[in-house]
Amino acid sequence: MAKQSVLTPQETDFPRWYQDVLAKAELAENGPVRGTMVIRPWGYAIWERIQSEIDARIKAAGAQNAYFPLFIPESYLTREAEHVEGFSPELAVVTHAGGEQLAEPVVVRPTSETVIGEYMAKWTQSYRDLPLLLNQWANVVRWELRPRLFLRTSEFLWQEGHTAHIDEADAAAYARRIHHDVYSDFLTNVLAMPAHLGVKTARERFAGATSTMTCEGMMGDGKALQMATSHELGQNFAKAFDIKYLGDDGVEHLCWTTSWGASTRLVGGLIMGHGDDNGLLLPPRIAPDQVVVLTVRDEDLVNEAAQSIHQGLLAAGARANLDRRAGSFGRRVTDWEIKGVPVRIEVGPRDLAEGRVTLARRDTGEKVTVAVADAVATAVSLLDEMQDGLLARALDRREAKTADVATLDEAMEAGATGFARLPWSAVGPEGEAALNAKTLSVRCLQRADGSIPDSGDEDDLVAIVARSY
RNA sequence: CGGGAAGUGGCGCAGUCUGGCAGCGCACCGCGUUUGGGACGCGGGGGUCGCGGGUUCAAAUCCCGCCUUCCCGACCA
Repeated sequence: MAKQSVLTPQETDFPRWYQDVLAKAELAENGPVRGTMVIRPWGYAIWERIQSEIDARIKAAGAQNAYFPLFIPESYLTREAEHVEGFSPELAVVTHAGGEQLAEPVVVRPTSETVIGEYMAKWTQSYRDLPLLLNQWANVVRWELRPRLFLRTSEFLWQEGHTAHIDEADAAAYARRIHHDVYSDFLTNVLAMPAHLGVKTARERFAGATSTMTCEGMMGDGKALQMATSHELGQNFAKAFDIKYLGDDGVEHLCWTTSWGASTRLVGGLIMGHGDDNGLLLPPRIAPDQVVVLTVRDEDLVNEAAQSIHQGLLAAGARANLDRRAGSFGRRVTDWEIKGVPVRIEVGPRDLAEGRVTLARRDTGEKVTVAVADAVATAVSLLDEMQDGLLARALDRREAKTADVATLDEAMEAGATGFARLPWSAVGPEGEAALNAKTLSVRCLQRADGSIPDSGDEDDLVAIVARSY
């Protein structure tokens, strides 16, 4: 039986490939209401891994988790609108409840700056209460016009961090800390998706932010995906919600706030960042199952060996799964390949007669045959190797598909298939509008060495230009 | 919200032009043979043909309206 492909090849139709992977890897499907998403167990397991990795980093950065309500009084958003320009939310509004029309409509949160701001105002009385570092894991709703599973759904899951600080410098420093120590570190060391870091242009900035930092990931088709953002909000929200404190000078001051978030969109980014024609490809550190042990035949010796290897993997701290399902071997192999499990151990009577088993890695497809006694150690070392290899591969591809150019015209050409990097001075706000007209955008501004500038006003910045999701 | 395509068992599709018994492949269930890269045989179950009107003896098929999905845009607190 020959190996056969079960997905639309990426080259043929990338969006179709993405849809195929979602379906065949059993990640997610559409909900009954337009734009909503049902996340299936395998997709949710990936999200749970993302959550736990990000959550640990957020806590290490000193923020605490809390939870605020789903419903927000409509008045909060109008109050915000008075202070924040560019306010144009796609809101879901509840006008009836309990069989009656509500006196004041209630908004389903599109993000929680407003409610959290209201409570921050209560909790920050003294400079001793600052900084106030909060995070919540929640769902939010934005009535998007063009939903796509994981990438942009009407309801999505995310974490949103909200902090209040004593001064602008402290707020700026904390937003940067989150951006580097939480998002960039997670993307690089767990997802193996090194992103272009930088600040958004005024045009692309979050409404209400004085500065927005972004992690722009590169997808398999050369388009960009904003994978996480951190905002400095200045005193805009502090003004709207009266977030003040009494300083050691005995005078009342407005706080400086930040917010930062990453969402289930990351799952979409993971799919399109590493996936290939065989399906999803999960870096070992994010894979819900890192190793799957497959029995080739349902025979006692085979089952015993497979079980023992499975136990050995668990004892070694690997996330391992044992697949003893009936059905053809080829079908089961393909299933796990599509789901992206990094390492597969095939336990069959033929190898076993020689005291051996076969290991296959998902990234290169290579197979090695090793002594049964070495199976666990080999698998564990393969996981490390793959994690490093995927990061290196992603970095190579990012650089290969990022073209250094000098002019706007060249950027438009290079941006059609990948990223273009050029002096921001060669673009400017007018150039940016011209790019937008060609379905391209300035994804971020960064320093020549790729680091994040203190602001978009620094001299000698470079612009990363691309198409985006 | 504009432009394009499409909605027919779980999935992919044919049938629609030219109205006349709702079909095919995969998946699913049972039995048997299989199992080292999506196995095979035999026997089964499952569909108000997206929704609502209309025309007709008769509608998946023709007419009107609406909804949804996918792609390309616009939008993207």
